[in-house]
Amino acid sequence: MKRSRPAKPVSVKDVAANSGVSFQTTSKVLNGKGSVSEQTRKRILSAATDLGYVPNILARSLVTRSTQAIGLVASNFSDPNLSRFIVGAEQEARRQGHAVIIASIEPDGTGGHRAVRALIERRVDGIVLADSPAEEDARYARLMKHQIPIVSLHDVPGGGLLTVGSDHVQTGLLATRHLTDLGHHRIGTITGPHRGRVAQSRLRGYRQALGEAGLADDLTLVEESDCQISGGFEATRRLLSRRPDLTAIFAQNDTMAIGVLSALDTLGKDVPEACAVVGCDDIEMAAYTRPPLTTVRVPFYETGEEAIRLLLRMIASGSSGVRGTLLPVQLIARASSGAGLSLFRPSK
Amino acid sequence: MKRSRPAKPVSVKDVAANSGVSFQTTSKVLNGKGSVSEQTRKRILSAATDLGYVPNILARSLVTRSTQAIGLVASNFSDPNLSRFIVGAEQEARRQGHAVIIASIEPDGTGGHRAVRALIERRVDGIVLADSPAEEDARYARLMKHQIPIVSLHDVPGGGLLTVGSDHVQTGLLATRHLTDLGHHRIGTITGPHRGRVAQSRLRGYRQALGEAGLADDLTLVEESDCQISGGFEATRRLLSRRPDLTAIFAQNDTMAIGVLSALDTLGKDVPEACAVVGCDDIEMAAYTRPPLTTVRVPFYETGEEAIRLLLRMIASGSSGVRGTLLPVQLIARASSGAGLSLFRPSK
DNA sequence: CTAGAACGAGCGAACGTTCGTCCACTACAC
DNA sequence: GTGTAGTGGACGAACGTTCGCTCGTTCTAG
Repeated sequence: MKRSRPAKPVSVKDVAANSGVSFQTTSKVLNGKGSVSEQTRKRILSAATDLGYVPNILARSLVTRSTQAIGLVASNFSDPNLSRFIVGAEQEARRQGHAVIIASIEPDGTGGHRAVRALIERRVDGIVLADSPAEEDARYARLMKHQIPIVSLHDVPGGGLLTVGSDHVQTGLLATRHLTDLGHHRIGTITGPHRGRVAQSRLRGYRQALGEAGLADDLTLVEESDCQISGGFEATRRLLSRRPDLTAIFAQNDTMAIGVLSALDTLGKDVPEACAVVGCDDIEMAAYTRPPLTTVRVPFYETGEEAIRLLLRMIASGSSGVRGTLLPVQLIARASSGAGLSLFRPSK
Repeated sequence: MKRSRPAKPVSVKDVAANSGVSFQTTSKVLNGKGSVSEQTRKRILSAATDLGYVPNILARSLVTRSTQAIGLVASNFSDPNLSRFIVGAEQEARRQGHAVIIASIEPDGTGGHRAVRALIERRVDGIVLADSPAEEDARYARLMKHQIPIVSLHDVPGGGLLTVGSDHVQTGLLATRHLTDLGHHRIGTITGPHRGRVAQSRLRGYRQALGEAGLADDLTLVEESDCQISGGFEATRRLLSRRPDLTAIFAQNDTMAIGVLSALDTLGKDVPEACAVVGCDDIEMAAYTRPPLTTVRVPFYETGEEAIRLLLRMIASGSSGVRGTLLPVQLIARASSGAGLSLFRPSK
């Protein structure tokens, strides 16, 4: 009745006062615990809806020592791959009744340390790390002593963190083998930054496929780039000025592959006739480039879901006995490799 | 000294015990308030770092009634435009010391109501709504009585919410006027879902430009779609089968424009010679399509920043006296309209 | 009839903070 | 010597919950 001006949100005590019971009993009813008579139950429940009661999760968390919230540190929310990962993670978290607090790092790759600390201050139950620069940041290790469950998309030095993801060696292998199977002998590749573990693994798969086909593994075939469209564009021009004889390019991610297609267009090279192109990741765009892009599907959405499942399992079990997962990848043949319209089937 | 097993996080009381003062004094030192002698100050500070003290923001929020967190409801985190908006919002929020809790809605567009409630349960200081289906959801109005500051990217019925964004009429106007300036007379358009306010405004701009140029405003020129690449693809085929005489298409967002380019390619129509294409939004991809896409730049990143600034201003001022903002848009001429390589300058 | 179970509800304590008030002391001018 | 500032720090209370214990009543079985 005598509310003060700033409309202080109604608490369980207000509900209790309105239904003539103790606030503890009210709490029990609202959580469906304890035994309460049907009559007072209804009285409390209707008082709660009348007053528009909304529980305060902060207060609850304080006593239960669980926030039902997980933190998500990501290097770049607008990267299409990471986006899919985040969507998968968020949806799985929601299904399991958890909120997601996001924390981004600086564009220059720093600040992951700060982000993790901010999340710990908010007492998240666990953290998902999708922060590639973290691979080089030793300060993460210091945070680990806080004993908070963490699942990471990348390896972190000294962390011993649980990782999720897909088999990147296999990814590079499938993409490159697809090209050797089609009879290509001079296959260049454009990688992400070499310091990244993912780039290293994909490169290893590329080399393995070359080896299987009895092809020489030549350093002039490899060009490093930055995972941006523009980076793929420029790397293609560098690569082709060094090796104009290439008949195929394996771009180690679809975003760069778009730059590759664009560069080949400006150079007057038809795809796939003059130069075949294979990408990686299978972003939505890949099916709509000109020509449509052959690529290896990496299940980022599912990886996000899996990250949350693992994390929640760690939380439930006290971080013990949970093993990381490696999700399978799959070749998607389209026109950019000259195989999309044929009866070509990837050799598993 | 006598810690129990599960490594309960160290609290301000632990720090106090380790430095021989009351925990309230410790709290003051840690927050730089009150007057404390330099000697005990140092003692407390070093005890805090020794013990690895991390403040519990939950407890703080409980008493200060402010979580320094804002909620972000988005319909689709992997949409490139929304991604940019979210990045802008997150970065601005972080700069101002606020965390961001994300909440997505169901793929079918429902659940915005549930998301907002979940955020209120977590007592966020304010909410940013980037949820287009909300425009039709009357239940949002019910939540408004909770008096939480909200800034929305879209109009919400009965909400009277503060909105941010850009001038969508102007967007449609600039894009279409660009085409009429180039001499096109038969200009089709592919819109987003008609129930959306954004689509309506852009369509109005389109019609206004046609009017300015003395062109008839024909219903057969308008095709509704779904903002997906595939939707743009199919809409183009429908549109051209009805009106094969079109010389230009204005796609009301870049994602659909990619589908338009792809469809024109399959139909054997050269862009821009046989059919010019103009998009909207200026996603990163737009500069790398074949041919590069003429579009209208919509400042989503800046809109995200502005949303947070407005929200924080509302929170600080008790929601009074804050006005929404409209950010300017800008034509980006590229090759898909046949103007990119010329000396063409957009009027205005 | 009575012992004990089962039920319904109350109550104190705790979670980790912040905030305002109060107290004890030192120091200084009168 | 007393009065008055000022300083350093203690302390109680509150924020909104959950949890476990206690206690009185009613029901049921012996």
